[in-house]
Amino acid sequence: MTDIKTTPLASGSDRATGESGENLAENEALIQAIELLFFAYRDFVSDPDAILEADGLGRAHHRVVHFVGRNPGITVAELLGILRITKQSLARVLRELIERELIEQKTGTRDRRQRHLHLTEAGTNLERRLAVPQHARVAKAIADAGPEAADAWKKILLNLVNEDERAAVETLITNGEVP
Amino acid sequence: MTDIKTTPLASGSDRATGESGENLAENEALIQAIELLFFAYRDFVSDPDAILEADGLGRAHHRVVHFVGRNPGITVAELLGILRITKQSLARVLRELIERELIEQKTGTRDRRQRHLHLTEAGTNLERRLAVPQHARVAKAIADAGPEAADAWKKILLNLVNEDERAAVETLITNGEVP
DNA sequence: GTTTTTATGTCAGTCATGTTGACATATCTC
DNA sequence: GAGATATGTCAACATGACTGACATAAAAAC
Repeated sequence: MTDIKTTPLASGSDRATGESGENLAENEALIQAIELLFFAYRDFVSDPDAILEADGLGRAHHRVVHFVGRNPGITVAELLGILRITKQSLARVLRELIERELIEQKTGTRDRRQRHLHLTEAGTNLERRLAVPQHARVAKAIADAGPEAADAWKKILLNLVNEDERAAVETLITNGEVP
Repeated sequence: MTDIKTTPLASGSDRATGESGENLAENEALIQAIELLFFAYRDFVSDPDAILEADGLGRAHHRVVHFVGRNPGITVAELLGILRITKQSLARVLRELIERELIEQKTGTRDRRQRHLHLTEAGTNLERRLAVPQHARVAKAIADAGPEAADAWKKILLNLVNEDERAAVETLITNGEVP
């Protein structure tokens, strides 16, 4: 919120007040980028959604399966930090995944209060089934835009993340460790 | 789904089967891109969400206010096509927005069955309040990545959209018309 | 060694947003 | 006039989020 004044958009009535043509064009390009992000994300999640529905699962299960698969042994607290939901919300999803034997918990050795989460073999299969079409979509989108576009794309995405969490996100996605 | 075989990710067991180092690295970069999209989108919607909550509205209201503001006179059917929700879902959100006098309906002149949607002055104010921090975030993300990154970014986002809808999305976002 | 904090789990109730199915009304098209 | 179309509405339900309260076991602090 404090950044607002640093941008050319702070007036709050760009269209009404006389705005320079250049700012108008910039603003137009910005709106297009925002709408594109909306449409892209909508279709980005559509492939896994279709698979999940057939299994009687939801988007929430996908997120858990993804991050547990990506960070084997992750603890409940770490997962909560990534997903930014309450433990009560996570509990229901996690319980279903454990009941279906897609995820298993292992009591921590150093700290026996912790529950380290792992995908079972069935869980790994599900993770793969969900990932394949999504990977295909993103890989094709990047390839068709020219491979040099990928870095620019990722840079902007990272810049969209809250500034004070960028470093954490970066370490999380690069080495699969939870800081 | 039919695209899967055209990518290097089709095996469904990339990690288990012996995969070349290059494919592994590609796959790793892909996963990072996907996770970035998740985190970026999460924070991208967070600013408007906070404002909406104070007003007792939700993300669904934001989407309607955005697209009506962007496409004044849009019909209900066109809005349904963009949002991809059922008319019953839209009805509830729309009713609240109309009750609060943020949106008004005008009966079509050519086709009197149609309801053309417009933002009221209060609706325009809300749209502006929601847009300002979101625009600031995206503008800064793009500017900090170097302005030439913007085109690559938008290209990939468009490529993520279902192929058979890309043209429609493009016309929608470029001229604010609903095809 | 007792106290406090932490990690996790659970119960109960609520809200926002989506869904399906059925039906009503006004208006346009043939 | 008959049928198709655009919109609205009622009812029931699912998902995934939320808050608040409380329980247990284990670690950490004193």
